[in-house]
Amino acid sequence: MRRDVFQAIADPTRRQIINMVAHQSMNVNAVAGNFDVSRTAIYKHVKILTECGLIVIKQQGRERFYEARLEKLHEISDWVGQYRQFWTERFDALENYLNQIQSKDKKKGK
Amino acid sequence: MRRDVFQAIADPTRRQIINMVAHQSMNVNAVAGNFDVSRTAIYKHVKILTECGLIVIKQQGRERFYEARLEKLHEISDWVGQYRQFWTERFDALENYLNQIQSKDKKKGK
DNA sequence: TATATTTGCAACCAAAAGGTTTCCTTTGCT
DNA sequence: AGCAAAGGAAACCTTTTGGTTGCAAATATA
Repeated sequence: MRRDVFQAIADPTRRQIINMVAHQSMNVNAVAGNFDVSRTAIYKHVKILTECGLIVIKQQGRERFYEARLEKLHEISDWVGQYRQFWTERFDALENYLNQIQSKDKKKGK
Repeated sequence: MRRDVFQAIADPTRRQIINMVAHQSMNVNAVAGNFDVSRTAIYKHVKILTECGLIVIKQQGRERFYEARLEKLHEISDWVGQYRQFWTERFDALENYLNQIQSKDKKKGK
């Protein structure tokens, strides 16, 4: 059973769960209330998120609150980061071009 | 058929393909040569990558070269970015704590 | 022209993913 | 004690995923 952060955030429902829990701790029912799927389905999504460390569970009486622990997202950030040049390069090129145009204009005294 | 960048990078083989193609354009056989799976399997992975715009195909004779177009990764970057505070906060807190200790020491003349 | 190379793609298969219903345990409340 | 609320998890089902083999089309080369 592959269980890494990349796979965890691949599902849109799980990304929504992360977003909800990041803003405030919630229990299963509260989370499930915002979706059309069953509590069990949400429970399984949360299980995946806890298994890869993006969420931790704090028990309080019969309730269990989900807390976001998003440090693990740095793995994603690092991976994407190594390719950042590939999509900033072209903007840099555009910027250089514009700067060039501008300095030419200055020379011409425009 | 869901076909978004999040899902595309969820598979480790596809991440490897991205990495290979990012460094230099390659054809299917060249890519497949680096994996234990069949050419067809790689072909399907590449298809997914092209369908979400991370790779484009340049035909040259009977060969087709895969070129990385990693701009789409900014979607991932943006999504992760909104949660960056959640894993930098604690380091900031630690830093503040250390600064506090240090200034106390200064007052004591240590 | 005949043959080898490169590739797309259909057909098929097993396993994983995402969902459901159902049942049980634990905890809170009256 | 007795009932309601919260939630873990088994059993099951359907679709998607990731893989295979096999074949056809297009291009290069002897």
